[in-house]
Amino acid sequence: MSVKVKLSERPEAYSEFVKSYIMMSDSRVSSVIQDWAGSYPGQANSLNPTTATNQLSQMDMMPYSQSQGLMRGGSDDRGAEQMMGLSYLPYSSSCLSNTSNAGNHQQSHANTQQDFSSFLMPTLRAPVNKRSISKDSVEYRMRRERNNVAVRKSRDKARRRILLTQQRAMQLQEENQKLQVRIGQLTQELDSLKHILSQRHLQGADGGAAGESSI
Amino acid sequence: MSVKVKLSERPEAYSEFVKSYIMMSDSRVSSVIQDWAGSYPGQANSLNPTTATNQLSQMDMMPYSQSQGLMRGGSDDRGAEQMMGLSYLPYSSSCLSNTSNAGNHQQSHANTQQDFSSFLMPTLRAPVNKRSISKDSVEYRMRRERNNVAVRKSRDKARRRILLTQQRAMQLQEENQKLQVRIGQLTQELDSLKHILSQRHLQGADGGAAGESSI
DNA sequence: CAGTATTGCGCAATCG
DNA sequence: ACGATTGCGCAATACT
Repeated sequence: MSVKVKLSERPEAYSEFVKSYIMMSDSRVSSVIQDWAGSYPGQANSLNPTTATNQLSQMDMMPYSQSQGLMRGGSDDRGAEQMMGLSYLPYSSSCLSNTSNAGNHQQSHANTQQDFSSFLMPTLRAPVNKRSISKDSVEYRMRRERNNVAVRKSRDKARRRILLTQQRAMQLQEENQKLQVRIGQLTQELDSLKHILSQRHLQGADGGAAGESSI
Repeated sequence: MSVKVKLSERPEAYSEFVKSYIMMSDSRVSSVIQDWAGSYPGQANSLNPTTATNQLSQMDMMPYSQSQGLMRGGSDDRGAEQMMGLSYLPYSSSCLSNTSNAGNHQQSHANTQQDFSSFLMPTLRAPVNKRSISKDSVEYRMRRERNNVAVRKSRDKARRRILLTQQRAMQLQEENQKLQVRIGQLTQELDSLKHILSQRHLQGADGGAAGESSI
């Protein structure tokens, strides 16, 4: 469960900003309707407690997806745009956004950036106490490595999940066809019997009805 | 369908090699199944030596390095491992892998790298004609930007695809239940008719009575 | 507050 | 050469 929703207004835009010092006023507000099972409104969606729908929720699927749905300029808009042919304009190109640690020793940039952010968003959190988030610090590398591991794990999980969903879909489709066939057989058989009965009726009695109900 | 399989033996290892001047003999052949019909072959990946060694060499060495990809089993292995509780060991931690352009201007490295590769792998392709893959070159930035756009587009597409699959699965499951119900009804109806018919038979055969059993 | 899990993003290697 | 994919690490953020 746990409908994840990013509350921040512009998720990555922030970092981009800090990095490039460029403020792009993209008011892209995406809305991914991946919800299928309902609406993942703000967040505390207590509505349809999935109970009814959980027949499927079982799988796993949902926890993911939607999260981003909020206003992440990302996917949706672009999706729509693509549909229309516009799509995927470079974000703001220009600067490199990775911030990453190319070599290892160019904290100059990193620090600058750091300072900048601290200057820009003091309210959100005091980046100060974060003693030198300097790259190359052991602490930093530790965290990064742990996160990398987590990321790989998470992605692997996601891949498996997707795979399972696909397999399930195929399986269901297969089963579906079988059921359809079965229904065809039953219907045919039923028609035969009805026909026979009606014959008997005509022969034996006269106004008998093979009465049955449903469908 | 289309099980995508990377043919090259050492996907990123190559670049790694060139960058770090370290030859690691991982004969790993990654393969990614991109669609539900796929299977993760996993494959011959060498043991996991080196791990301990270069694990730390990372920090200080040259900017570009990274050699994480070493014995990275691949999704599968990790999956299995996770199942068993091992899972997701840091690749080899080692150096930062991004190689990315942290700042913007470090062609020195890039060039070195370039020369080296040209020296090492002349057979594969003459990296020569690739006039200075220098970062910050307009050409480079152009390509990067185009790729970034392509990546976003591709990922968006993937997201939608996944979403559709999920929806389809749910839809199928729903339909499935309906079909099951229908089959139940038909079966029941059929049984009734059969029963009635059998009665008629008996009646018609021995004693001919009009009576019939309800339903 | 710390640690893990997710997710968007850009990079680089490949694929087609 | 060019777009499409995919694994990977980074950073922001969600969740515990």
